[in-house]
Amino acid sequence: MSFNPHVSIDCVVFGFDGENLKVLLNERVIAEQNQNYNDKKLPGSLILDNEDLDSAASRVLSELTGLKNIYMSQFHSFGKPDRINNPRDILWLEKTMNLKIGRIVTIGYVALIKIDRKIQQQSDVTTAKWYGIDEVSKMNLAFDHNEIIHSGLEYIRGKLDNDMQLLFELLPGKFSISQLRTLHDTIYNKQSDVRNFQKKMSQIQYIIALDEKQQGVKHRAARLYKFDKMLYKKMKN
Amino acid sequence: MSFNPHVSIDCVVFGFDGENLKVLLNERVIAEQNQNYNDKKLPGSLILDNEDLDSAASRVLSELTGLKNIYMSQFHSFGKPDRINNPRDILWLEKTMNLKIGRIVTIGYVALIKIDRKIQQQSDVTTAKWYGIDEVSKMNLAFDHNEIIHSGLEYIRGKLDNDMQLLFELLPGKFSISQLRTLHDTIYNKQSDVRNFQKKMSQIQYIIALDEKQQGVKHRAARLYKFDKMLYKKMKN
DNA sequence: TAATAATATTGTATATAATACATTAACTAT
DNA sequence: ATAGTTAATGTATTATATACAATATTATTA
Repeated sequence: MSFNPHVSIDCVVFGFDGENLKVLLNERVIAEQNQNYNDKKLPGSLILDNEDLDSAASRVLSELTGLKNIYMSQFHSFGKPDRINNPRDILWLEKTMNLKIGRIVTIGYVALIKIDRKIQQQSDVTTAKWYGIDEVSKMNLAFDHNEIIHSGLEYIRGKLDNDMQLLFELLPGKFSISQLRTLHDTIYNKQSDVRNFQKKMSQIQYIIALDEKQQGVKHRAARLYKFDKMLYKKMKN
Repeated sequence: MSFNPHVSIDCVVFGFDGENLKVLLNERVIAEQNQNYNDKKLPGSLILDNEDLDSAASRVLSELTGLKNIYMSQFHSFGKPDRINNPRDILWLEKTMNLKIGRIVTIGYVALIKIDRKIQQQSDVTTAKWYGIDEVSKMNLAFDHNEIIHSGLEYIRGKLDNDMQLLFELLPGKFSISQLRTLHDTIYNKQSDVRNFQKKMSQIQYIIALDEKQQGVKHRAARLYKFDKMLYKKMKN
């Protein structure tokens, strides 16, 4: 099946390393004629002619990062007529897609994943890597990808207000309450009170205390907890 | 400028008549060959080649309903490969657009407006009209427009949680608290306590009591209120 | 003009959730 | 043993949400 050269998908995948929110970017190397660039872009590509948007998003993510079975949400479409006007973007598209490219409307998807998931090298693409969002906001990304990332983050903030579960997608299976708090405060860019946060979390039934502590830290080890997905789902109904 | 035959806009415009939530639909008449249909569709059309998505949404809404300066939000894109497979949809598109149509991805926009706004007859289109959403859910609309309306309503519900202002877009400039409550309960499909609702609303500073009452009702007339948009905006910051 | 019908308006007590605030406990490294 | 580092915890106060029913106002009708 062939590509639909008018519609693409871009995936904004967030992770959390314990300190900072990060986003997955592919490296883009252009070495042609007098052009010689090396910059970054979101994992994204054209949809196929016979492909549903959600399926396209899964496929594209899998092809460019090796990630499979990731829950993604469509959050916004971007279609400025001039969003593809930088010569290096045009050159790169024509080389990569082997197509004369006109206007492309791209559909943004977001995902939140655990940062230790394996990102696989694909045959013909440079591996995707994690970059801190602060760092990224200073880079000059391909196309309108800076704007897309910003918009994706805003979307996630809004989502979290209604759905705590999303936080847990970013944390390891076992986590301490202060990790959870750091993540929460990072995303909302504020500082919550330690005691009140702890209290609130201890009231939530689907956050389960384990009989385990952190290992290898050079101070008092924190208790670990896990998130009970099944219980969470039950309680939402 | 010419149409981009790959991407369209569909507008889901909600109104409230005091009892029911309504949505604007255009009538679609097909009288060709052996085909003879008369059904309904959302106001929607292809984007132009040089046109931003938001601008396209404004233009399309204006062309099909006469409505101008309406605040619209993009809420979701729809792109099932087979979303245009019904023969009458294909026939209608080819007649109307005068183009061979392949796959079209459509971008959904929502708006909330006061139901007494003037809907103008356009030259070559039948006038858009209001239909109750319950009624609409039993109709068989063009394309995937049933799905788009449903999705738009869900979007609005989510939005309202964070942004009360949206309710006021649907109400007349002067309204009673019980109108406001009826609207609220209609959208959320529940029944709030009269006293608690009244109390809550009277604490909100940007809901201003007027020295006016309802006219021409055959029972005790309710006090009227207005929404102070400026104050609301100030308080959000 | 008195009675009726219809909707508007209002308060209090109780439960739940949000906030402000500082000390002690546990473990590691020296 | 001591110093350094982060974890863990409780109480009082305020704000918000909920449950619940009687009276007021106006138009219509008898």
